[in-house]
Amino acid sequence: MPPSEFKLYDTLSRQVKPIETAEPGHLRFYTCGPTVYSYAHIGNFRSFLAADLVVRTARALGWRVTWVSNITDVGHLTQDDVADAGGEDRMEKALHSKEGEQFANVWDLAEYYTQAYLEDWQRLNLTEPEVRPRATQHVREQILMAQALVEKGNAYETPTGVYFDVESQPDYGKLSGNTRDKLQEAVRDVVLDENKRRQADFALWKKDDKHLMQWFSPWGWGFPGWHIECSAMARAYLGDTIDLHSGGEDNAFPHHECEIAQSEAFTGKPFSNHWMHVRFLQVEGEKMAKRAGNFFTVRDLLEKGFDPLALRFALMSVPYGKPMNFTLQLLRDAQGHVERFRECERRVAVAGGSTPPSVSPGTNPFEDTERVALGDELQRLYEGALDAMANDLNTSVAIAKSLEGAKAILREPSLTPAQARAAATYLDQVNGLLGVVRSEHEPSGPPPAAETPTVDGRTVDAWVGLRDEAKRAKDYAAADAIRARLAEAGVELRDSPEGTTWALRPGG
RNA sequence: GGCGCCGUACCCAAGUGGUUAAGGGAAGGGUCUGCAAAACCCUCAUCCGGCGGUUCGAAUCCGCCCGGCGCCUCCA
Repeated sequence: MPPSEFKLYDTLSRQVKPIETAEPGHLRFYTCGPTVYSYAHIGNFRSFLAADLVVRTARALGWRVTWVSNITDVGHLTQDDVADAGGEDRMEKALHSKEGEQFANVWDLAEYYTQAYLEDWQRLNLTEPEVRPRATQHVREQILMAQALVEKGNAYETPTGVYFDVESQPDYGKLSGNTRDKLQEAVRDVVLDENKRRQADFALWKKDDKHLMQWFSPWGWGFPGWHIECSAMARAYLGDTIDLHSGGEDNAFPHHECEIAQSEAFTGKPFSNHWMHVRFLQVEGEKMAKRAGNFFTVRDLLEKGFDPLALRFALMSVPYGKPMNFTLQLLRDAQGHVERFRECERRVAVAGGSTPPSVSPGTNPFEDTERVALGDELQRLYEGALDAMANDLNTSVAIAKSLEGAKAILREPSLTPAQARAAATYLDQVNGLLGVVRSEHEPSGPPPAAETPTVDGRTVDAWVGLRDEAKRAKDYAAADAIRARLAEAGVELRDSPEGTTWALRPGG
């Protein structure tokens, strides 16, 4: 029996509670995507992965999911609500950095990093959202929303822009706890902008006819504020009230708080019924921050020879709601787990391929009992994994169950056709839920040669062939020399009765 | 000052009132193997940061203490 509820911690009500969809069995879900001014790092992807797991779990429960995740391809200021003079545009800053010199303008830069983001997304085997709106393609909606908020008295124009008046929304602060009165006693020293009525007021529109990305508005040339884009795009694709909204924990304030204020002022309805925030991860015990420069991108780790699915596996080994310490050791462990699933697939293929599916050799009652036992056990384990996921995305438990299933499959010296079918079903189910068995975007196996220039698959195969000949001739010295040589290149050999396979030993 | 999280074996980590405290890694032993590796099997916390309390019963609830951490307008 699949669980009937999907429980998630809700930041707004500060409790774990079932997701309630406005339309039964249909989840409308919005995830804040990245600002594409550089490569996204693994911390970003921990957040997107958590969202992907929400989608996979919901679908495993039989729900329909409409998932929207934006791409912020417009700059915004590094100090968003501080005096305009103090802000520096993130895109512009990136363009003037060393890596940015290769781009002709901010539009090219944004496009380049958008493509890189989508590549990494696929490599981590993330589900493709139904819609990926780009902020620059929805400026019109953003202007209209800002205009309406001015008309309703929730926003006002100043010489530098259009600002949302937080006093007009009495429950401003309900998500983060940074209510209006508490914000006033904030200990942070903030630059005062005399154009704003209150320091906490945030920009819906910035007037700037020198900005590298600018649009024409009722207030002249300029660009939209950061928070308004998500309000506009979420509403455009998912309606006035969405079921679930996710993002990194830093998004809770100010971004999501401001989204709530704008959207609820605009529609008069709740913006999102459920809020999910993913905790930051640390790397080797240290905080990962762009300024500190100690962050890994997805491509950094793949270049070290790690399997993309192993990275995915490692990133979900600690539930999203807890801070996680990402280590290379964790990634090495994950590599082993992914290979274990591959071994399961290989054995299923061997068992399934050698016997016609119509023939059922269930003549041995003992063997038949064993078959039923394995199928039942796998089914029980999969349901355990789904249960865990439906309980606030408990990935630690889901992973444990999935590995127990792999263990059960590998325990069988050879699979009967019926067992192979049960195993294949199990692997499909686990892959649908967790996405760690095989990628939907590229064939399984070692990373392509382009990413590991020191190892050429065909050369390795040739050496393996030579070693086999040496072994058959009982020339073990030669065989071991080849094995040693391949080991130096990071290739690990695995002999089995069916022949020799090899895998890259990552981390070099 | 505000909001929030965590302290479980050598390491990561699940567990949220009641059978023998999941799972993984490491380690030790074994099977297999020409030898290895991989795979598989076995072993590996009478105990859950400390002290009180509630309860027939707590790692799990409450209080206090000790220790670690995140966010609070660059960040997912």
